[in-house]
Amino acid sequence: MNLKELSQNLGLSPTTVSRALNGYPEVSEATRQRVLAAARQHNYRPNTRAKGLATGQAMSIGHVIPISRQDAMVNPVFGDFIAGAAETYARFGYEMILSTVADGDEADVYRSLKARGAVDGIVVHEVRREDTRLELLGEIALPFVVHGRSSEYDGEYSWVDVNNRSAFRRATRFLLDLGHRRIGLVNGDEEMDFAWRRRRGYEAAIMEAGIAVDPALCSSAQMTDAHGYRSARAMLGLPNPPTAFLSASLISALGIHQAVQEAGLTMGRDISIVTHDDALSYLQNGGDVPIYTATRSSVRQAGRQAASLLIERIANPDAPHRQELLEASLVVGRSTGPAPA
Amino acid sequence: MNLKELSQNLGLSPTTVSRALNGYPEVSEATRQRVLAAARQHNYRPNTRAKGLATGQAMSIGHVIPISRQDAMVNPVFGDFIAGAAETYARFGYEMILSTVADGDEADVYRSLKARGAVDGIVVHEVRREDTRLELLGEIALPFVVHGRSSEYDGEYSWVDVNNRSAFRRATRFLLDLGHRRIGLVNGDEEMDFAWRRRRGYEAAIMEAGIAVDPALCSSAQMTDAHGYRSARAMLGLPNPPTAFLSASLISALGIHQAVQEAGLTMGRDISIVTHDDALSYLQNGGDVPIYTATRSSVRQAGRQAASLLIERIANPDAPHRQELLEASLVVGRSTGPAPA
DNA sequence: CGGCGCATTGAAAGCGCTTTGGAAGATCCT
DNA sequence: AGGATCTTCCAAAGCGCTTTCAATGCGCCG
Repeated sequence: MNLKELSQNLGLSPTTVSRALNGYPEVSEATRQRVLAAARQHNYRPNTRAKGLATGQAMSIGHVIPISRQDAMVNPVFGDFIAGAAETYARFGYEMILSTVADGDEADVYRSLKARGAVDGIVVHEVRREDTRLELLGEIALPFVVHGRSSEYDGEYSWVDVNNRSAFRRATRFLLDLGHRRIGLVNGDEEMDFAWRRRRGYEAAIMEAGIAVDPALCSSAQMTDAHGYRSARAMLGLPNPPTAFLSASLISALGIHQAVQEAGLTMGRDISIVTHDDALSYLQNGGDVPIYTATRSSVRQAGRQAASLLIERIANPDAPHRQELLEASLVVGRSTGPAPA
Repeated sequence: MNLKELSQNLGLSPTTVSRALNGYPEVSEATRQRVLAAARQHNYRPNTRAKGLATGQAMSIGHVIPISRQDAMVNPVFGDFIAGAAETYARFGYEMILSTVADGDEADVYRSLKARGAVDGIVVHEVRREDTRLELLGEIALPFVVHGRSSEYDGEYSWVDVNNRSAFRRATRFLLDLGHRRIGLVNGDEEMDFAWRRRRGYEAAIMEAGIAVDPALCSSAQMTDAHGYRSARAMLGLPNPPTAFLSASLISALGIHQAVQEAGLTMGRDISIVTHDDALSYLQNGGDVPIYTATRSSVRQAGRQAASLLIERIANPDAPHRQELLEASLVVGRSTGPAPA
């Protein structure tokens, strides 16, 4: 069933039917009702491509997710972020278009999406401290919103981010207040902006406490359980091992925990762990009393807000850019306690 | 830059340019080269919507992912499956369209995608033992491929699935061969087809060994670490506790491990664990020697194959349906050992 | 040399929608 | 009553592409 058929069915012109369906005022209420009823009855929906062609809007938004070349890793955070964004798109009638790309090849994908008019805008994922993508997107005039920030880029742009620095500063301070003096940082890849900010938060708190930052206590790599395990094991093997760990994700925390136990230590007594928790739906960090003390921020919520921001931006490309900084909460679980004497 | 402009630029008609770009034989090689060069130079790409409208093909494929209503859970497997599918789509020029839907509301989404011509086909995720979606998709004549199978549906359809039954049967047998007689099953939600098949595999092996299946040793729910933890704890508290666990995912295995350790037991010595491992990129189950003994099957590979199958099906809707059954491998890690005497 | 076949190009219609620019009839005002 | 003004509808153009059908020019054969 297409518009023409529907209108013939009703004895009206396509013009009138189109207007009735799209809420234009120059249709009498009576015919509008008649049209709406018929549309419902025949399950008529305007053809996406035809509508897009006529209006010049794709009504869809691209998510280009980088897959690192070496280890073909998909960010675990991705599923929940997407789920949040999808909620918003559904409300506003947008479609989500997903494509993956080996990192480095983003430029082609962006250009192609733009040139083909496949999307109205783009969400930029996994942004690095230095990231050429933002400038590129500016050049090709494709509206975008960034999940995260790019410190080294100084153009104006819209983003949604967690206050990573303050979260890790607070978390570090929390451990310091418990008497810990040697705190291991198991961070994400510090080329990534969020990880870098977390590092700065950690260092700030350490230095404010008058302690020197020990490079042997800082490790950074992609956030897997394996990296957590290896880093923690190495640090626990030091002559002067840490009494606490700060972890960049629940997944690395699992690895750290593993190493802690293998060393015959008990989490929450001999060793404290604070982790960042992205509130992923399938890794729940316990129930009422969380297993891990954690800085928590919902990545799904970030997805929702990024999508809203972008939709707004597309509707109003000349409005000033907007930024949303989400504060993480610090929830206390069973993985932390006073530093052993 | 659109076709018209490009053709004027070249002093040719849009017809010829279109033909040159799409590889039709009735253009001279000289002009074809000229056209291709100009297209590259101006970064011309045909407008997706216009092309789709003209050809009647959307060149895009829908992934409708159900989000359970109660706990808003996104399947952790999802990211890697999608990544695999996206690889294939990229090769064939398809776009991936993602939408989420509260379970139960799938019908609307499918109908809408079909009526609007937004997609050429659909991948069905998280299929249940009884699942009305397959029949529905048949009715509305939307080509689809299922990731998994639906036992209670007896129409013909195309699917890609892991041989869950045989995988779990082998895993159970492996534990039996090690002398274990009481084996706890921490399964996924058994409304889901894959979990049900795993259960049948487990039961088959148990019964083949002449042992009765003990319902107290079988637990089933969504695969979270919390569920793993709770189930294992409960079973370990039984008067006659299991000496081994079979887990439906690495994530539940983490919870089981947790409970095992809290009970003062050592994995691989006092208690054996075998888990299914979907080979997710961010949960690597160790390096050369896996931490967990596991039945392993790459969900990313499944994504690739599902996508291929669907593309083929779209090109050739009347060909007989195809099925692909992936065999899981059983890799031995450090989590299993002979049953304690 | 006229006509045929082949190679190459174009004009124009059509995909399903929106939207501009009327037009017809109803309503209102003087 | 008769023009002005709404109200309500429609014809037709246009979005950027593909594809059918036709046209042109060329070499070649008898």
